[in-house]
Amino acid sequence: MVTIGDVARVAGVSRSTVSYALSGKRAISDQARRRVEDAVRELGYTPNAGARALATSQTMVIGLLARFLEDEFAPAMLQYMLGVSNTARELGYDILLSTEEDGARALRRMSDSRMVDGVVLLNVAHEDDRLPVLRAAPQPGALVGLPGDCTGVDVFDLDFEEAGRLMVDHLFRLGHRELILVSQPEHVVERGGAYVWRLQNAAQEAARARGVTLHATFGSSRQPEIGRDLAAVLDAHPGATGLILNNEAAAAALPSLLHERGLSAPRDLSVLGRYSEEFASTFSLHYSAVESAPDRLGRMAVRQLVRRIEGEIAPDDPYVVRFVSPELVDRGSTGAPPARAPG
Amino acid sequence: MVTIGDVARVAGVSRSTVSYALSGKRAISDQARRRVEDAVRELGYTPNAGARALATSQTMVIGLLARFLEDEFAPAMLQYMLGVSNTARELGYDILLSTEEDGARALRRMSDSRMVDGVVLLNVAHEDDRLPVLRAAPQPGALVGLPGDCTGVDVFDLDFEEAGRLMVDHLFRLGHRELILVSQPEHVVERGGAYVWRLQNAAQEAARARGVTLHATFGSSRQPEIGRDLAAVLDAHPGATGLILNNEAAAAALPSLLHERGLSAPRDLSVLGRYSEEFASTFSLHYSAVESAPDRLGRMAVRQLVRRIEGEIAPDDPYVVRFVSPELVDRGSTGAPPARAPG
DNA sequence: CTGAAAGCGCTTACAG
DNA sequence: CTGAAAGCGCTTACAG
Repeated sequence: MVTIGDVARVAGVSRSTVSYALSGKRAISDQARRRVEDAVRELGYTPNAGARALATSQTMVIGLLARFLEDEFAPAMLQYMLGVSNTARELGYDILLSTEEDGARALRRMSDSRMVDGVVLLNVAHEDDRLPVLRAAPQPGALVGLPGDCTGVDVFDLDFEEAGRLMVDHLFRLGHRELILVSQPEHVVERGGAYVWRLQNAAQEAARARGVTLHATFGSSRQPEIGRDLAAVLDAHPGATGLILNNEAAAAALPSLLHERGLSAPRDLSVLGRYSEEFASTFSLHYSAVESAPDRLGRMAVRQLVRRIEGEIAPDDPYVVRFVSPELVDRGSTGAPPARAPG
Repeated sequence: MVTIGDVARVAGVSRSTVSYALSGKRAISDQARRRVEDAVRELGYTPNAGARALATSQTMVIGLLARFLEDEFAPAMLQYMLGVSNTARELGYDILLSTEEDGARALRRMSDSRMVDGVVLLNVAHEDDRLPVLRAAPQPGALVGLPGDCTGVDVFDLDFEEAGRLMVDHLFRLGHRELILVSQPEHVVERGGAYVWRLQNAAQEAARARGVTLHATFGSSRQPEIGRDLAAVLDAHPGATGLILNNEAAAAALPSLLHERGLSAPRDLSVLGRYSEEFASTFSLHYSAVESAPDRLGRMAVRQLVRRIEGEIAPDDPYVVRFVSPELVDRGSTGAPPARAPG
């Protein structure tokens, strides 16, 4: 391979001059600069990233720890990944991706062997086994997802509590007094998927405060089970006029179910989901929804992480926990509840 | 950070002894080995990956060049990525992920700066601008997707031609004589999505050979457009009794459409898709389909790539082009065509 | 404005 | 079986 020494020889200058000409870290005569540039072009020189990393202690690589858990909707994860990856690239960083099950191990490997300057953790659980590893690591970390303990890390998440309140409130104002909330599977909650209960508890509380009945249930993340779950919960609560979905699979399965039953939204049932624009458009979901903003969250996490990496944040600057406010995208699937059948 | 020198000092041996004790590349006395192991544990030593890469010219990293193109179904790409990533890890490699638009540039950067030992290209086009870069690179590359020119690379893909024949044949044997094929958008074909025309041409030919009428059309990759496309093509060919879908969005949109029209498969229409098991289960698609095997293709590509990287393949061993035979997963959505309406 | 040299943390012939 | 030393390809004080 062509090295900085080759460039120096061809340009007739020293290796340090080549280095400085390229980095611009000290003044260089026009003549030297031109000869270096020519030599670089002629030889097709690109610095060896490993050697540079060794010399500077900077890898210009960010570790991305994705977690694909059973009972969660994989395509949703992709949107977060893309937000992280694209933003990192814009800021000059590459992405080292881990999708392995044992995220703590992957993180330890990346961190201990100094492969990355910082890491982004996706799909963070309430008690996340990657967090102790991250806190002990010399590299900074940014999370997408709110853990129970946020010390030592920057945290970004959708404000799921506000989302829960917003959804109940929206339907309440339209006149609904009996609602159903279908969340992710209970299994997700048990292993620490805090966003599930954050939304659910807030929704419950808002409902109570307004005198609204809210039937909160868990649904499967799989087809066709979730279709049956939805059917069962609708049957169980015939008086419910509004349906809130914090479960992508449920949203994807709902159109078929409504068709089967000859129901349409919002005529017979008002429907409100929580998913991304991208998801809606890919799966033809014309339900109004709280935007989960995966790309934006990924972007925020990377931006903050890079600020930490590059020392733009003073060491004693506090860590942040930043919530994205839920936005309700109106696609026309909510309206006044149907008039009660006479009698 | 703790270096090999720290370990050597604590263990009371030389740095080379530590290195050899860890790599096992030369015999070590039991005593020395034990002291090294103790010191490693005590200090929590992990070799610096960059330094090791510089010394060995091996990064133990594989570049993964994903391409998310407009009009293609993003979640499908994720399955390939997971196949690649998980297999790489099993074989001891990490993944450097690129999702940027300019794949050729990303590849050049990874390759020139020696960040990777080899690369996997996903979603390869007939004329793929990443290929010239790859051929000029010192690292080997494996492709998922068949390009027009396969020289210098290992290629893995589903046998889309066989898939096209298989699907037509399957429906022909059930008695169908008029079929519809809905492919990806024409736009995908125009920019080199060879799998679209490979399947379509083979299907056309098989249909001709059997005296079957095949209406080949392109459909949108987006909702709700694809729903309208499907409706239009069904209206245009009322005599068609079989529907072949080489378009994930179409498959996802079909259930609603059939419900709307009061049709069911296979009673009124036999349906045959081309997508993965994972896709089918995530989106509740109970249509029989040719399995696109993304995880398997990703796995095959990485395995071959690692063989090349590690020199298990002799330099003069020819490059391979390996097709996965399509398997038809029967989910019961095909059957005999409906009896003709009398008259 | 420039060069010689040290150093980043490893691996691996070389010599014993 | 082991150690001293060279080398991988960079960057960056240091000295001029």
